[in-house]
Amino acid sequence: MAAGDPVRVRTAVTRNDVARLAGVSTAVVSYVVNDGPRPVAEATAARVRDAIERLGYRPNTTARALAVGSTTTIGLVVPDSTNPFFAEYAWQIQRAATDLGYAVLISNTGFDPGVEERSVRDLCDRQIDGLLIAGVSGLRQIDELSRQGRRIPVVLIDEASSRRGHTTVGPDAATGAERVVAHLLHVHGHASVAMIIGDSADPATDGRERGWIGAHARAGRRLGVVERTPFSRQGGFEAGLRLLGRADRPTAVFVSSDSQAIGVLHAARELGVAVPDELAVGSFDDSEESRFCSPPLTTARQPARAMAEAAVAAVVHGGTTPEHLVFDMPLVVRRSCGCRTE
Amino acid sequence: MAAGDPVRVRTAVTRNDVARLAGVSTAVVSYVVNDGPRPVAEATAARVRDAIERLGYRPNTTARALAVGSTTTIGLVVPDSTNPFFAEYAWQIQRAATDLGYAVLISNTGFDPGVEERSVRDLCDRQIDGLLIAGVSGLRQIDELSRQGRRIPVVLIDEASSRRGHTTVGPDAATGAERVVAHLLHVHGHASVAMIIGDSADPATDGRERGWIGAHARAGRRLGVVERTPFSRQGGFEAGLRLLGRADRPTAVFVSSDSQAIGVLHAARELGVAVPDELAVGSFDDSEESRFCSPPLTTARQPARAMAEAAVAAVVHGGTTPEHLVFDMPLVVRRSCGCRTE
DNA sequence: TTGAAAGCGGTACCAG
DNA sequence: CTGGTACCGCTTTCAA
Repeated sequence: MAAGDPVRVRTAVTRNDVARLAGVSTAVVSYVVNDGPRPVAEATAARVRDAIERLGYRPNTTARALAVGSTTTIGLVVPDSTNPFFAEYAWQIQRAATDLGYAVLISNTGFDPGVEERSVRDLCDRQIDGLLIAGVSGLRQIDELSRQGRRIPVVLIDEASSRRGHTTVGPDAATGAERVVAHLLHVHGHASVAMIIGDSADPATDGRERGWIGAHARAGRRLGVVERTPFSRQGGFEAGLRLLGRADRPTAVFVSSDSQAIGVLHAARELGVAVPDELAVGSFDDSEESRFCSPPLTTARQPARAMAEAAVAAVVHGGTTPEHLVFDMPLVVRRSCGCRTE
Repeated sequence: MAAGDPVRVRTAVTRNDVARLAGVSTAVVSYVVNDGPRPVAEATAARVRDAIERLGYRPNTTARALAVGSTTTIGLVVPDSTNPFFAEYAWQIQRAATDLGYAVLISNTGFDPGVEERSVRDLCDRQIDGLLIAGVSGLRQIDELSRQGRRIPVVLIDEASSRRGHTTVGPDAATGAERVVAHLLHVHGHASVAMIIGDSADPATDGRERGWIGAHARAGRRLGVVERTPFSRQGGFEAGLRLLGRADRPTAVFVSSDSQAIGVLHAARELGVAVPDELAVGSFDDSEESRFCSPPLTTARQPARAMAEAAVAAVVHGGTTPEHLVFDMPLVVRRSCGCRTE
């Protein structure tokens, strides 16, 4: 290496190189790359394009982000992307975001509020343009974080009801739950149905619980027992064991998520109780897993794709006024309830 | 608002504000924030910290990235994060990355090479510090993309064997597969075992296929039939239907992933074929789903966490020489093979 | 120990 | 239509 050589060994080609090669100013390069904001003579533009091509120039997104104040990146924080429903939801979100030119930074909290807060802080520091968060625990702090500096829009996904001051998207969980419980009650004639629900669900706001109660009320039945357990297969398994170990073992149960229901099915199998004959089960989510388990689950369907698209759109057009975007949950009947369909 | 007020309505607080309030230069603010590269008198540092506190100052990661040339972000591209194994792998990767101060940008290709290339290009444009990619199809283009400008390290994850010039991490798939096939052959006495494998797997390099072949060879048995099908529950289901529809229906099958095995189990159920009595199944992955399905799967375990940590470490210390990091796959025996364990 | 200032790679306003 | 140039917010060298 000659004495006078610059230290920089091998750096990316920048708009300076392009400008030099094309014999124009850097401004012009910018104009042609972004097709604006000023017009460029066709001949000049062609020269620039040619230079870009020859040099293999790629604009530096980081630099652009700094200049324009937008990273075209959104943050996604979920409790557990391993849960089949969240896995699908996250996938649809990533997809929708990509379609709009956004990348997504994903973060798992594992249901830990401390982790949640750290994640959000980190994401905000990274100048994301918007935040999608599922199963918020520390909404207050998150608001604070997202508001310092350039206020970044946050939309609460997987939210059963509206939260003041926030745009939220979620299924009409109450109706969905009510549908499956009513199905168990009325078409299969159970006297009442038990419920297994996530221990992180807030009874006051959780639509599933309200729907379960509503179905019983409307039918004039006494509520079944309820078991609270983590939102996981293992959680469902343990709750299932408890439920099936009771003296007054229920004949039907509504489980608040597919992943828990999978656990319940497993518990029933271990204990030798037949589903649906001895225990009918209704579930919530309609993740792909619910179609393939044994027996396939009768469940209320969360339209993940539509919700994902709505959530991404809402956060990207971040100015919009707070609103609650609700999605209907169709009942999908399979065999875990006792039906012979499918 | 007074007439001379700046237009800028409400912008984030920057190190300028901090510097002003603390009565120091911006350089000093930087020194105390980063604890270097120059020392700062304790008294001064205290003033700065105080100003930071009062102003609620948070450094702008984008600006920092531009200045230092590192985004502390890595890219992760996978075919399908909805597949339970990838879901877990991705989760572990995100976790490991977070521990090292990195964020992860995730992208799904859906097994589409075009999407893969676009994703990688986008990620590189975003100046990621490293790329983790599973199931590469267009390695050549990816190399090219990752090398223009500042060469970003790419490590191939979920790779069964080493790829020239690349550091790769993956399980010892051949041994893992061989273990499950041998188990079926020897402890359960099947004459031979069929195989269901992903249609995107390359027979030449895919360890699972080699292991399956090896087990038969070592036992002096004739190979069973093979079905190729997509890496998904649905794919497994369809292959299962085909396999079980054959005149010479196999008595045992090795399936190349848990998600496909779940599909096979479903197919068997639909056809009234008892597992494991009429069809023994061995699988590959040991994702959580395999513990909860019916019957629970005997499978070769991919140590997702260890692989994730190794992959992240490798990509972060991106200078290291290419190497293949192999992880042993223990056999986990459950009931789908015919064992009574667990 | 501290500060001034030159970048990092783009954007976009203001003049010409 | 095009060029010069002042930022965007932070890092880091160099001089004081």
